[in-house]
Amino acid sequence: MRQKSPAHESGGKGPKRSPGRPRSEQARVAILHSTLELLGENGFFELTIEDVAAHADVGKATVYRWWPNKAALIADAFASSATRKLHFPDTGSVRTDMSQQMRQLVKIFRSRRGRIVSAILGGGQSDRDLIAAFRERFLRPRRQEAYATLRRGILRGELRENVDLDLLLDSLYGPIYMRFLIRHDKLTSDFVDSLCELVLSGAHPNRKLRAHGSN
Amino acid sequence: MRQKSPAHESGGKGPKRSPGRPRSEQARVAILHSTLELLGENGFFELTIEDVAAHADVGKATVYRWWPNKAALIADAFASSATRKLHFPDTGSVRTDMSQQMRQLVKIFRSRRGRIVSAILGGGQSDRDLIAAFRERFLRPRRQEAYATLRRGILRGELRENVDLDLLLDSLYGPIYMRFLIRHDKLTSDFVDSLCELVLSGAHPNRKLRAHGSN
Amino acid sequence: MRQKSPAHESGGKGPKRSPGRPRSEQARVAILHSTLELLGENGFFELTIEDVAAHADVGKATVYRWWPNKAALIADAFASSATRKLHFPDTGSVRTDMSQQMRQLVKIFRSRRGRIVSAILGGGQSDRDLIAAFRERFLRPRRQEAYATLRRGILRGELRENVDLDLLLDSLYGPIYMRFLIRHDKLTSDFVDSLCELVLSGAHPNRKLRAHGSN
Amino acid sequence: MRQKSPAHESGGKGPKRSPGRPRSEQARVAILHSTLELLGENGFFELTIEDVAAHADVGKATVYRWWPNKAALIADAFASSATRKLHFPDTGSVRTDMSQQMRQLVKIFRSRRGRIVSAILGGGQSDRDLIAAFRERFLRPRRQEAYATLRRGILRGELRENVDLDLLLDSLYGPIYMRFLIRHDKLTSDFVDSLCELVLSGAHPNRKLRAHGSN
DNA sequence: CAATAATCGAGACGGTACGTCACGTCTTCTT
DNA sequence: AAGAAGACGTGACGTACCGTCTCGATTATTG
Repeated sequence: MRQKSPAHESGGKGPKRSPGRPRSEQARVAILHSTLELLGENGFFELTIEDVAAHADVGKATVYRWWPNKAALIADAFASSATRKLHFPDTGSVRTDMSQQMRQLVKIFRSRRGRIVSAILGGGQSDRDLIAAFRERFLRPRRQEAYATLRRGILRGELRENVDLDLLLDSLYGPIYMRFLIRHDKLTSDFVDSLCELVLSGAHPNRKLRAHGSN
Repeated sequence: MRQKSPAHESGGKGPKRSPGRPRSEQARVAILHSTLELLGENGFFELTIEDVAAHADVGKATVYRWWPNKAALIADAFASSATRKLHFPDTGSVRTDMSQQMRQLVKIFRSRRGRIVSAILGGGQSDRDLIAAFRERFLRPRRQEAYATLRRGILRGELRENVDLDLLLDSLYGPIYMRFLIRHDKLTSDFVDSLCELVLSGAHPNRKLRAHGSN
Repeated sequence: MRQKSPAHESGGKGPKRSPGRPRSEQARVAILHSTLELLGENGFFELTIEDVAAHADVGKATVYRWWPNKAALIADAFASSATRKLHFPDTGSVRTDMSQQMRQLVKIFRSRRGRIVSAILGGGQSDRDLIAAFRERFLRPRRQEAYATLRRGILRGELRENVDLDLLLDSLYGPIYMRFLIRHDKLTSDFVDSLCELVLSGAHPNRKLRAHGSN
Repeated sequence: MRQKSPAHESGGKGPKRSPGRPRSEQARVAILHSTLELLGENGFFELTIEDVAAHADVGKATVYRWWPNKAALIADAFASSATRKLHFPDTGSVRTDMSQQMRQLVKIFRSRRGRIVSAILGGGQSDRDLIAAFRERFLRPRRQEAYATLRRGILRGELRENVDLDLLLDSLYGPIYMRFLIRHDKLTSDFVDSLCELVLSGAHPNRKLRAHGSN
């Protein structure tokens, strides 16, 4: 922040602009960036609105004017941050499609952005709005793509027809989230591959559905 | 708290008691219990040391005398709380052994104690000591038993000999933790059963290890 | 406190107001009054900043924002309190001028405000800023007037020309402060009169300066 | 403290010793000395019982067993400290007798012990027992001697017969205490001499008692 | 072009919890 | 019975942020 705004986009038709000074886009962006930056340095609780405002060179009230609380701010900041590189390829093999995307996810989890995700998931344990924002803005969009990828696998005969897609996806991603959050073991690309191998082979059509307890 | 202690355990030999008034066992227990109780009502951040002390009828300084921070207190309180009912049975079937224990875990996660676990895992995202305490005092002991259970399965020919036990366990528990923490889907006993079915079938000996990319 | 401030003094030219919410005059005054009130009830050490803030219906931080410590607060409160009725008359007689002012001082010392003075002088023994504040804001201004009064007496021939004004003033006021602080004897108007009589007669011109040791 | 007591005087007759371990003289002395030492470093409020006990290598409870509060401890410590060199000479001249003793007092006030006196007088402003202890154990004994000195002066015709001794003493010592406590001016031997000169000349028989306002 | 209106920064406000310190009391073992 | 050691409940300390509230200044639309 801290500079004269030459903005003045005023793009033609506009849906009825209200009078008064318009919201400063610079402030909005600076706040969201500062939030992400500070969140990457520390965790959820260490992040203070006071720091965000100071770091963004913005009045504290400007933050509160647009975001009701810390969780909403973080959720917004996270959502606004570009999350490229997480699309699913279509290589003709479910296993390859999934493992490539999962490798990218792991790469993100291990990067600076991972700290932000962990802050959101951590803070979300005591703020249901925050965890909801994570689900809606991060998890669900990717789930939709994942469904499509898996359905392609079913059509190709790589997966059982009656497989529970949600179960399958949680079996694939759950171990990653677990290792990411509990940090009890390494979160590597090899782990991702082995994980895909193990879980997807469990969903392979060859394998007949075994009755409970029998073999 | 708040009562005269007739304690005087003085159990025989004793390893050379240090001078001075001994630490109050009543205070210790009252603090840990209050911590768990208050943690069950709210989350990590809502828990204040001030409340814990007041609820335990104890001086704030007594809390700080023995625990350096909130995380250490919570970790201790959690560790001290009885975690019964999480032992692995030995029914002769890996799938049954695992699914029974996992059902118990899910039951705990869905109970009052679940709030405490979520507070620990949530708070642990910004306090490495807290998450470490969870690993050491909760996760690891159960992992040891789980290894034994899985090894019995290997010996019985229910699992591949070369299966990666850590991968297998994370594949079984990861989805549970994920649903518990992200709350995007139901965490039921049926889910546990399907999960076991899916993952353990992927580790079944009949299934030949497929070379990467092939079928 | 706790009410909307319609203040808005805005007195004309103004020396360039600094940005931000202006300091609350209500809070300032409420704090100083509470300080004096509580100081009158107890002593220096019994006075707590916490009580002052609560009594003034003000946040504790507001007190600390403007006064670095208890001593500074007390000094300010004392200085701000109107100290009327301590001016020196000009009756044509030094003795009358002095004794009238001294009687007023004694009356103050014996009043509620006396407790405050004793708190300042007592606390000042372990805080040099506090005692300095007393000197600068209370003692010195009155000394200036006293000098003038004594000089008038010199001009009128009531006092020796070469009399040491500081010595004379300390001889007049010292006994009052001593009885006030040590409380070993009564602090009455009669005492003041006798004191003036004794000391001023020692400064009378008739009395020739005696060589040391002679008579 | 902190050493094995080889004392064990057990000197025969004794007036009925009570059973149990006798009070430790070492502890008593160490506590009083530590009190004086620490009081000399800081003021009344900075002195903590905790520091005294630690410095004397003594249990805190031992202090509280024998002294009900800080003021009593300080009063005792001060009284126990040798106050030599404050006796009044008998030179045949009141002025010399007084000024010599007053010079000694000033020397004490300006020494390390002065800090202790100021701590007592300062603390005494919010503790009436402390100021009372100062009066009884320090001031009064010396006053008794002073009375004798002044009476000798009266008998010798150096002072008026009807002079108010208390007024005279306060006029002599008050200025010293005032300068000592308020520190607004130098406290020197010359000051003492001039003070004696001024005040005692006011009590000289030659000077006739002037009616109020007249000359 | 003024009036109106909503924003901006700055920063003070009343609060709450923090983590520390000393209080004066107590409980233990030792002398 | 007194000693030292040291833990206890209490309560004030001074700090850090909370979320709210004035301020003057800025930037737009509206009359």
